[in-house]
Amino acid sequence: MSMEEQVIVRFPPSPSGYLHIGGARTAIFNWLFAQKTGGKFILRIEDTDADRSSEESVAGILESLKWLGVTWDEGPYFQSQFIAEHVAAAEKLVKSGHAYKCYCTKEQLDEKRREAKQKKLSLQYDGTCRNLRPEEIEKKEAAGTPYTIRLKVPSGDGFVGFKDIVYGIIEKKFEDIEDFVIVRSNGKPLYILSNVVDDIRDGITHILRGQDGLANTPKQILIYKALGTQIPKFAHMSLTLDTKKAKISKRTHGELVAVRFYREHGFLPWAFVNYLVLLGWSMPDAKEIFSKEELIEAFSLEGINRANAVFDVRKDDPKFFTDPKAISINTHYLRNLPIEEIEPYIKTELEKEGIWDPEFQGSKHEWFLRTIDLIRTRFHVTTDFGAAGRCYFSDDYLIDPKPLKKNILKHEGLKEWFPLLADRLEALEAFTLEETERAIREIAEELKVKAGILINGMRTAITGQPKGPGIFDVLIAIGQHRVVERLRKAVALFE
RNA sequence: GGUCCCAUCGUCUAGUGGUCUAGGAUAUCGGCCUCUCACGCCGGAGACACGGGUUCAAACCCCGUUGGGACUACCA
Repeated sequence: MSMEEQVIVRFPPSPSGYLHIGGARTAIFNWLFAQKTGGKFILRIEDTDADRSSEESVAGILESLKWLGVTWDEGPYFQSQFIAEHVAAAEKLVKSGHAYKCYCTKEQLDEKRREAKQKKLSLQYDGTCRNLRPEEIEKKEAAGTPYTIRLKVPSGDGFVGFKDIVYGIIEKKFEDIEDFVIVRSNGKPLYILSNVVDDIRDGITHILRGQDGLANTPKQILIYKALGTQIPKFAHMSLTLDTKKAKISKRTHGELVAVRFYREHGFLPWAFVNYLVLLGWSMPDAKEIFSKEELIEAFSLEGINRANAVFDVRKDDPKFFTDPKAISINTHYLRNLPIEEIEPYIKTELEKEGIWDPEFQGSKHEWFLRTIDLIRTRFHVTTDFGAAGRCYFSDDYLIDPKPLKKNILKHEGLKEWFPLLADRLEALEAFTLEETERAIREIAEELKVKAGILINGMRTAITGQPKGPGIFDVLIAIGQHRVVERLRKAVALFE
């Protein structure tokens, strides 16, 4: 592959907050495309809006990208360092006659727009300064009148057109595009210009971005043409909407759409990437779970859907804290990945809970892995290991009041039976699945109670939970000594 | 207001004129399993927005309507 043919893509977030799922999705698609084609992925921070940009935000975005496993080959570059270049490009356009200075003030423009709106006329700039006579310009210049720079959109019946890889042929008539501002009266360039100039400098070959950029593309193409440079290929992707069909945004959705929210709530990074990729992209064969290698292999721009996708997060849903499909994919990975791969995430979780024991990776390592394997089949997120799974890793666990009432307090007899169970289990020489089961069923028969009563009572006492793995597995996992201890302590629950 | 984009089960989607009484995933409901809860297995319900064309034949092509979205700033 020659240099000219190498794919170069970029992800240009503006650092005005955390990375949200829409941005993450765009980054992932760009990254995948670069991986797939052996191309280059550039990260560029568009920080020219100083008021809204912050270093914390940059750090947060990088952190989220790293967590997702989205790696970049170049950058991060900072747009603010190239402002002079952007302005120079605009000046070049003025010299070449592709742009002109506009001396209209903001107030004048607002007034014109207001009137036009009232008369239901076009809100476009009327081109006053485009048609200024040389002597008028001289006068304004001599007076030092502040000016903006506007691109001179070709006049006439023509149109700008391009073939979007996802949306197909898009055409826009010149008359529908106004002479838009590319440099402010304070000398600062506008995004639409900076973005193009940066893309030219970075040699971007494919612009893969959200569909919200679609309507601005004809304007940008006009800039490329005026600058006389090659026009990159465009591929716009569908947007991510909320359940009310509105574009998701930090403002209205807050933490719920932040990548870090999913990190904090126990998502495995790759599971989250896998879910995000499925929002607006698919394979004809309906495959949905992909390893990283498989996804890179399978990915193609042709699989991108044109219709917007809804991120099905149901706020206040007691059962799902986010899109059920996202959870189900995470669950899938949590249950099926080799334990060693999820081990680090569980360690992090237990450390967060303050119940990490270094021996889990030392003398208790075997046990640790086995226990994870035992309990993970009914967990959905890694935080479950520190919550419902807490009783396996720490003796300091809570007894859920509901099962306490239903499985323990309701059966007065357990007050006597717990110590008995403790004694008999303590006496077992082989604390195995078979032996514990035999012992417990024996006691049930002696006592003439249903084994289920004993079992559920024990489960609640030993794990604090109303549910969990088979009780005998639980006993083995927690261990003879701790089981006996917990059963004896359970008598106090009746007080 | 103007310009543009979009439209298949609740949600994510397959589908590019006949093989669609529309497939998968997830969610949901029922059953089996069972010490609980999951898993697993089996089964159920659930969609082509509407109206016109074109065609022997339309979810697929065209037009319109409706609905949704984006863009439209001296924000990025």
